[in-house]
Amino acid sequence: MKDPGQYDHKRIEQKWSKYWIERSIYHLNRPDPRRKFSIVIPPPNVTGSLHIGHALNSTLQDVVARWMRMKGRDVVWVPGFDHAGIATQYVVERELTKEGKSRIEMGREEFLKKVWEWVPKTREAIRTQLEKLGVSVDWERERFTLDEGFSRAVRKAFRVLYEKGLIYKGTYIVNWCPKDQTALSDLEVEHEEEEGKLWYIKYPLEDGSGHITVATTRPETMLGDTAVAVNPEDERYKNLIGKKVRLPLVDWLRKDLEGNEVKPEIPIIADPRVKMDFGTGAVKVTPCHDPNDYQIGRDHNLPFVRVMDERGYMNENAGEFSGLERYDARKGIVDILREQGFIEKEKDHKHSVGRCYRCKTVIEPMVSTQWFLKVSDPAIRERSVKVVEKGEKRSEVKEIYLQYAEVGGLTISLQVVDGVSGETKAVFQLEGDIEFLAGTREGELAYIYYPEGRKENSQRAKDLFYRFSNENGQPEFIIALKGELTIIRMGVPSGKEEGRFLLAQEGERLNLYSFENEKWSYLKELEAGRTRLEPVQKSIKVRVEKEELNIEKESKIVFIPERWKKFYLDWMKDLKDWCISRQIWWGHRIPIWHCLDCGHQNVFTDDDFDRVHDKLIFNLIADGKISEEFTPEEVASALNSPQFVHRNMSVLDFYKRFVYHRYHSTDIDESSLRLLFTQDLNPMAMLTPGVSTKNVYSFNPRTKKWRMILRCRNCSSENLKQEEDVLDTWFSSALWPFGVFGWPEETSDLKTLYPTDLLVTGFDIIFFWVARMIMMGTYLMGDIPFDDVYVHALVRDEKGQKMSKTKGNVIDPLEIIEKYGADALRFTLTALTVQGRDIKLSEKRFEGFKHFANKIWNAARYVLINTPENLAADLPLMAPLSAEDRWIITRLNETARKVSEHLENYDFSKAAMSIYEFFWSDFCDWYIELSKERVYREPAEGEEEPIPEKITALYTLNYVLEKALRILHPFMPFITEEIWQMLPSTDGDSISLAQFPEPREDEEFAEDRDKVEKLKTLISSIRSIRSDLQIEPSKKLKAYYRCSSPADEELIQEFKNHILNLARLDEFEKTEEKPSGTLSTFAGETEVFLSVEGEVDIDRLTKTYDKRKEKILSELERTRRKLSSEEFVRKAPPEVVEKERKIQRELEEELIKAERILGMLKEVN
RNA sequence: AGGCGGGUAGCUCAGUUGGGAGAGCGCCGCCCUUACAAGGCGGAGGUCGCAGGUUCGAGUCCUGUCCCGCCUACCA
Repeated sequence: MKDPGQYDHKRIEQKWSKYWIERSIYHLNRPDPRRKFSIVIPPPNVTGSLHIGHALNSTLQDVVARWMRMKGRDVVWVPGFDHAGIATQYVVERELTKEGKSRIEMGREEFLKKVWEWVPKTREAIRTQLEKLGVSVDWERERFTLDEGFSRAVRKAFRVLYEKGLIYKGTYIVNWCPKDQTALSDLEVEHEEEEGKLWYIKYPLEDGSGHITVATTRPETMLGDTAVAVNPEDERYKNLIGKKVRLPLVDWLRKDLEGNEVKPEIPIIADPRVKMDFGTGAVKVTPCHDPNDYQIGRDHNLPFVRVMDERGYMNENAGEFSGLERYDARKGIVDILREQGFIEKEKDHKHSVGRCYRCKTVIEPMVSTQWFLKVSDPAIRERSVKVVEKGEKRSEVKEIYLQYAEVGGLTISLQVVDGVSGETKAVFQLEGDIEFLAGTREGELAYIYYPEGRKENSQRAKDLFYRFSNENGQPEFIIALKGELTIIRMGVPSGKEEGRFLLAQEGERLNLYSFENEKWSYLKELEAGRTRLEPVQKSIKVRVEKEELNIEKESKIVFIPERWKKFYLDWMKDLKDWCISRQIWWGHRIPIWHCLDCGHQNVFTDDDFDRVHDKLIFNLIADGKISEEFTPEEVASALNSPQFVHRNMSVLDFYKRFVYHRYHSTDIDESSLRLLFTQDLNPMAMLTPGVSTKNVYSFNPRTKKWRMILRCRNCSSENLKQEEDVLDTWFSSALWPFGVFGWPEETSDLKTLYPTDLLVTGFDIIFFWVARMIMMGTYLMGDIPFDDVYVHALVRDEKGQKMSKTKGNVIDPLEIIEKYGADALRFTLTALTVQGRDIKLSEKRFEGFKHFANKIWNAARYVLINTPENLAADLPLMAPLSAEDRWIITRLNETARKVSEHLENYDFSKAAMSIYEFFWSDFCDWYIELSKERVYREPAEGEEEPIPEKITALYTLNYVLEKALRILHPFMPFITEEIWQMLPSTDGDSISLAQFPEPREDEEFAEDRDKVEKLKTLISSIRSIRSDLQIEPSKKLKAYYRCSSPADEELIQEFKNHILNLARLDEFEKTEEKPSGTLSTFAGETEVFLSVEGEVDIDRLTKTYDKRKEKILSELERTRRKLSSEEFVRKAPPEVVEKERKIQRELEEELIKAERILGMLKEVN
């Protein structure tokens, strides 16, 4: 009897979000490999705040995560953030510009310090957003792609790939952003059609015999031309091949990349790649500033002349134009060319222009020296194709754990096969005098097992169970031995006798076997339940044995929807090497140290050091967290700075927890470990000059600073310089699915949680991220990074346009949460997620689902207000369930099944709509209304409270509401948690840890379901005619019925009260003849006569029925045509013909009814 | 240029091996009935882009075609 008041999403969402985090509800320290379910979040960039696409992505993952958790899986969902190299640097730089500061003036070290100050702020903001959204991530596993562990992982990955020859440094043409002054990968360039100009320029032949005209869109690059190319087949130019032209304007000597002088006289060469039908068929060749020209230049050994610098300004090779910005140069060059008559013509030309995905600056193709990852190498590509195309089978040695528990006469043995294989097997051997064994799930009786011939214990088992469960909460197993109830968790059963039974979990099934005639024989399948052995271990002696097994594993990545598979494979087919170096500061610096003496490229990682603290200091230097020359104080400060990792974790904490926590490499000596774990790492002590520092550090007495000694592997020189470039952000993101678990350390997380089970992401980053995770995962880990990839659509605005800040059409998730609540936001996004289509979203869409939340709230209010606090104790039922109780329980059961099925297929929309429909239409619109007759019943004279029927109704209301909440919980975690916690029948830390309802055979009441559906039709047809007659609901009418079927008669008698209430009648009597002053309607075979006094709008009603009659006639026409076709009857399957006949019969009846009503109306008129 | 997705009610979209065209929102009518007007009850509304074909039967399969969106490639 409590009224929770009005629905206030802000209050409850804040409350539970805090509660879940404070109680670490979603943190699992040691997930069980048998039932683990791991997901890694696509890490949002630390550049700003989350947009609606993130909300969609996170919501879908959370729906699956919560659902899986409720299904008994050990869900670990790892959250984290991406350092987003260029993007972050861009944003921070922009901020600095506002303050009038410049990155270049600041210098690398100072600038990075700024970024490190900035990152925690945005990281915190995004974290808050995720919390508000209610995602059930494990915050204690939070990671950052630039944290301590990732830096190590990146260096390790780089080293492995480098040493295998898969990473190389080379001078090639790359996409260059003059604004950000860095190279970009092909994927980071966005192409768009733009209006431009095509200039036709005359290049005079050297011998003065005329000219050749070339067409170009970028005349400024002519300064770097080193040839003119024509197609060898081109008759127009055949005779010119081999001759030379003189480059207009250029009357100076240029220098190529090697410093050789290049004259303005350049050759006319033949190359089949030149298209004869474009422009003039002759093309100027600028090997340094065009990808195609680059190839031609290479193949023909042309000189490479660079005419622009990193900023997009013309360099010294541009002679009089040097120092000009590229577009100014273009204008200047065209003007002069025109003046001097070199321009033959100009015309408008549409062509696609590449722009930097970040700052939208036009990309300049430029020759430069970069690092590349040879993704096209078979070692990487072939497996990445195979694991998606057809999967691969591998044989692996896995560890197996056998556990035995012994208690008196009871033996339980559990065989656990390592979760990686996906195979688990649990065996329970029951010996002794067992009357029954009951298994429970979340405080509910899930199954009871009786040895044969003792089924009479059923009721006793239930009674005992309820008694027990009220006293003590949620037992896992109950075993009754010789009349004594024993709960495994609580104590030790007594008694010993013969007879053995076995409960075997086989896949999803729980099968019962008995031991007869010296062998096990199958008895029956039990309803499968989640079985935990942990509680058993606490009180019972457990023996664990480890074995090794050869297991065959199938690794296959499945894309959902399937079409993304082709999308991925097509891209993989012609893969170009990946430019992984970036000329920016924010990111993972390439772990290469160039020897300034011999030029050797040394790759170093902390593997090169044996001792933990040396590794640590090396990492700090390589990460740029301390300078190459440092003091112990600086080391101490870096070690204790939380900003480098996350909220409440310093670098040191990080090392303790992740890096050398459990599975440290064997070459770490004992004293280092002790130093690390028994006392805080003390840089002062560590760096005291002495034996331990010899050959590792050098001390400069003048500066009082230390330096770590690195030696060139080739010439032992100490004169090394670390590579300035950093790695493409996606290089580190590619390591995400194993980096987050501590790779390259062999942590227990890595062993149990990799590969992950699911990745949820948008299609826009399949190439950027998904493909690269697959490449790195299969190569470095030897196994796929995830089993399923669910690819969701992009969120667009109501017009179908991409949301962007500049267009001003963005929907801010925080605003939506504020206005409509996170539950409404989540449910909306889930309900709109259908496979293969973008989501068009307008704010209006959230409103409807907020109404749904409100509906849930009010339904719960109705239940709570009417439920006595002690309801649970009144069980078992005092009165039997009514037909409508069994109907709603059946519908609930059907809904549980549907939602599960849809979620299994990642059919988010259908899953959401199934529970929506059940809750609103079945539960609220019908069941609650039907329940009021019992719930509001006052005790009759002589009757005592509580009224048994009323209690049964309330029991059912509570039962159904509670289960419905559990089905709803993955979609709407906050409101369901709030209500669930208020229900008297629930108990537990969180609804999210309760069991997701499984369909149960003993809750299928087909007969009652059909009966109530019939009742609904009857009531609706009365309501319909009332509405047709515009009779207001408050007016109660008299009505009569005439029916030929005894079943209908029975139905009406059984539900008479409901009919009176819901159809708003004050009398409903049987009749043989049509009473005067009535109009009739039909519900199935039953005719209902409604007494209508006063004026009735006959015309209006006549029109309605005329229309209905016409509709019936047209449908009848269709069936008649079909059925009269001889071919149809002969060729169509008999059941289809039969169905069509049935339809026709029904329509004919409908027609008769309609005509009768129309006749009646005429009479009245 | 190639590929993918889509064109079904006013809007946003479902439509499962081919077998009586659906939902939500919006709209119309009646109602503040003690969970909820953020609600209840009832109702109207569609040649399933177009044209062929296969079939007894096509929103669903095939061919062609027209729009819209996206991706990849080329663009001197």
